[in-house]
Amino acid sequence: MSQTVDRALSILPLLAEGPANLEQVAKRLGVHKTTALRLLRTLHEHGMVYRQQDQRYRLGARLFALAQQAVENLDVREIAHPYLAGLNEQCGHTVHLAVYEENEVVYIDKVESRYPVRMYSRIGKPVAITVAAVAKLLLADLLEAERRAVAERLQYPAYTARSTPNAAAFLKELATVREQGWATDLGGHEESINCVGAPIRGADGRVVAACSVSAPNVVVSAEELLELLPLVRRTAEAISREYSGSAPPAEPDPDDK
Amino acid sequence: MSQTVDRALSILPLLAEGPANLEQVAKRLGVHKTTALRLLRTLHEHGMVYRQQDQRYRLGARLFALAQQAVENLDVREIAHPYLAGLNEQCGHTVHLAVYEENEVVYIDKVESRYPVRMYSRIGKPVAITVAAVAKLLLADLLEAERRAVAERLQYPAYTARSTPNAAAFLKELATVREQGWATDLGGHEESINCVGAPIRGADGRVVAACSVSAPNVVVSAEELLELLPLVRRTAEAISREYSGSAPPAEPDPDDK
DNA sequence: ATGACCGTTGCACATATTGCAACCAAGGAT
DNA sequence: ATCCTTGGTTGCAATATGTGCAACGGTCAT
Repeated sequence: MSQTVDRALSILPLLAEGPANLEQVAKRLGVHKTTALRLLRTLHEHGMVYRQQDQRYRLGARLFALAQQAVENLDVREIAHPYLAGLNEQCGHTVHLAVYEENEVVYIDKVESRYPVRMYSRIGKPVAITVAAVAKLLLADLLEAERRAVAERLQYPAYTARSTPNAAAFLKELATVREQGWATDLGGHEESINCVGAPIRGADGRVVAACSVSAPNVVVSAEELLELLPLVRRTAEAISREYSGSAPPAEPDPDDK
Repeated sequence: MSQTVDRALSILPLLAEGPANLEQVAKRLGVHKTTALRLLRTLHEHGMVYRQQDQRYRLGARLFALAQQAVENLDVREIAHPYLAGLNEQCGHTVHLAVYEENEVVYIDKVESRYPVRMYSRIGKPVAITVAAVAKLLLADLLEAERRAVAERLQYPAYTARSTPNAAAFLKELATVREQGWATDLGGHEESINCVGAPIRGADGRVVAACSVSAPNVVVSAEELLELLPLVRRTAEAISREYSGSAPPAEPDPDDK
């Protein structure tokens, strides 16, 4: 690995905590001021960091551009979107799409009652990986070894009384999810919110994404929500078929630009 | 500047266009495969790129995290938000907040009829810098020399018949904006959308951000929208006062978490 | 099976990076 | 006003670091 690049990239999360001046950066990197200066200059040239009036550095606007383009180029998302919109149309509840990537689960799309939010507002924030239905689906498909490793490594915050308490319970839940091909989150993250989700598979059968429907208790009970399961699964399967190329892109969706 | 880091960072926008394999990256960078490999590995270690099953690289999830944190750390945004929400409350239209940063204008907050969208969906996309009200406000405050330089450098796309046609017209418009202390965009970007905006200033009087109210023709005419101007300006001034520390944080806002 | 195509590894060379020391500029304290 | 501290910037020599080459190895298609 490249030491120089490694150091330069280490600056970014450091600045993410808040603005810092040259000396602070140098100290935290464990390098000479000169070195930090050159790295920061290079980052600056690429718009990754910005220098404010007080000479301190903070993250730059280019990051937005990249993040934006990155999310737009996720082809699962593009394929899935009309289906998710349809699902939302039929059940009226919030629909999520998420992917797994190296120890993180991120939402990459969301359709709410009225507004499709392309850049999900919680993107990047830690998803409740130990309880979310989509997280269970994505992790359940990992190889045995990796799944265990990830499960051991995780923290298990007790969001509610029904949150997954520890690695053992989580692995057991994942086994169930893997077995049945769908997952739920019944009040595991927020006491009053329930979700049901299903996996989206690529041509090789591996899970590439997961979608879910969420609704608060006060609107529909957990039992009623579970009645949506067939619909959710059918939607996920339809997306899977198109994604893996084994199906025509469905009937054109009028409100898809 | 650091050559290695420079090359590594050049990979990111390249991948933003879509997934690419090692050879393509190497070719477009103009370096040997080996070199590209090491750079990509380093980027990968930092989560900036992700390697999909087909071995091609694409942008990684860490970028989302960084972009998210970057926007959260903008203190203008934090201070302004409750005011913007209040403004939206009173007029019912979409409210935007934007900042200028090295030739780019980016939205950093948005409040819509019902949903506050923290991570604006268009963040990163080229803002219509030559016509948007907020852009005019931000550019109008640049130093004479820089303003001219930027104006000359820009492209002037004719979004509509009322778009700013060229640098001369733009500079003239900026002078007016600077003079009057507020700005409009009357159908300059989208034929049917009008905006009015006002500047937010720091303790030194320099413009640090700009906010605007947008509404379609069909809901309110341009004339009616202009009647909101005093409200918009008052809001911007209130934000300015708090931001520059010369005012107490206003009355506590109940729906601000 | 054979060949083409890509990604990967080890290595020798030299280039790009590093830390030092000295130089500035700004701001506070004396 | 002057000194002193703090923090950023520049030039330079030493060498650690990154580079390209060439050879290897896996995968897929013919």
